[in-house]
Amino acid sequence: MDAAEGTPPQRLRTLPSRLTNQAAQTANRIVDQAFAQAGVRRYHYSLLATLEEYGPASQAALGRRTGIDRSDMVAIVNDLAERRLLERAPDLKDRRRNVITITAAGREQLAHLDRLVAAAQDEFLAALPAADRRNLIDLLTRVVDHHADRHG
Amino acid sequence: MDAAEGTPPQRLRTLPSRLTNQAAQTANRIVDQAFAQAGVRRYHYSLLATLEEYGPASQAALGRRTGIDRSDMVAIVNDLAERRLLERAPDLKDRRRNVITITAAGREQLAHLDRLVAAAQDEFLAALPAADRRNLIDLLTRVVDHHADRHG
DNA sequence: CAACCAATGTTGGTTGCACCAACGATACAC
DNA sequence: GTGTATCGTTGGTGCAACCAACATTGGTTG
Repeated sequence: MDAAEGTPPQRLRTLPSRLTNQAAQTANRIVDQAFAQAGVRRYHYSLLATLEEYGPASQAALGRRTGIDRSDMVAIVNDLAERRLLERAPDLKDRRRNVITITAAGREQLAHLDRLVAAAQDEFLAALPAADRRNLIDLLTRVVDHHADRHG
Repeated sequence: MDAAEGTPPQRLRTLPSRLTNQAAQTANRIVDQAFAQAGVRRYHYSLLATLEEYGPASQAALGRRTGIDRSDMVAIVNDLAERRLLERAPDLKDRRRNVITITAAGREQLAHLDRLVAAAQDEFLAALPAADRRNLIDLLTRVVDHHADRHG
């Protein structure tokens, strides 16, 4: 079995969109596996982190910050509410909304997930020394920010 | 409507795995849209490119080069065979296999797709000057290569 | 040569993510 | 007050990635 039998064509090997994709797949596999230990998914972490940094908010507002669709948010909030990591309460000022608030247990879980995430990033970027990692983050940030309007 | 209402939390904003993911989503949206003009998908391009660069091969071998699963390869080859962009013939030397060969029309289509892909990359990386693009490609290549064994 | 193991093409799934449409309820602007 | 917009919610869609199983064929080894 030729070891080079799996080499992709030149066209694909240096194609930025494909490289980004491959890297993302690897990253997701690593991060998902780390989170699986704690029985959570990526969006759980995103939601808890947003709640902790910005305080209580409506589901729609949380969706805007995390990039999670309103309709998907429902199930995620259900999920974390069942585990008592956050609380869902009707907003008395605006009865269309729910106010979502992180609990103490939620903060503890978040701290735990922070450690898992950090380890996962380290595994993901193991090939790069610190300076290159910062460089990569900078480049990706510029690319992402440039396409900031969600559906452009 | 606060313009900063969509700002993700700090934890997520610089998280390499998430940045990579966001960039990949953007790239995919742009590339998919470009390919849609030609009525093809990403894997069609991958397959045609592999065939052109490495010559005829079995479906399984093509799967190893492109990263496409054997089972998914079947439908893709069906698709491109119907459009006469490639030909599927039984391998007389090994009757388990099919030999897949790109046609002249396939090469023409590939050349067209090459142009679409190039334009899509340019749009994807519009925020970066050429030197930074090379830098990004280099960094991503190192990350991807480091995790080269598919399911590590 | 017989028995076993590996590879191939194929069918038929599953899962997760991103996304969209529609609806009733509520708030707001004119 | 009438229209417009937002919110939570339900119920979808499409796509990519992946897995299991099976019949056929090839290769290896006793």
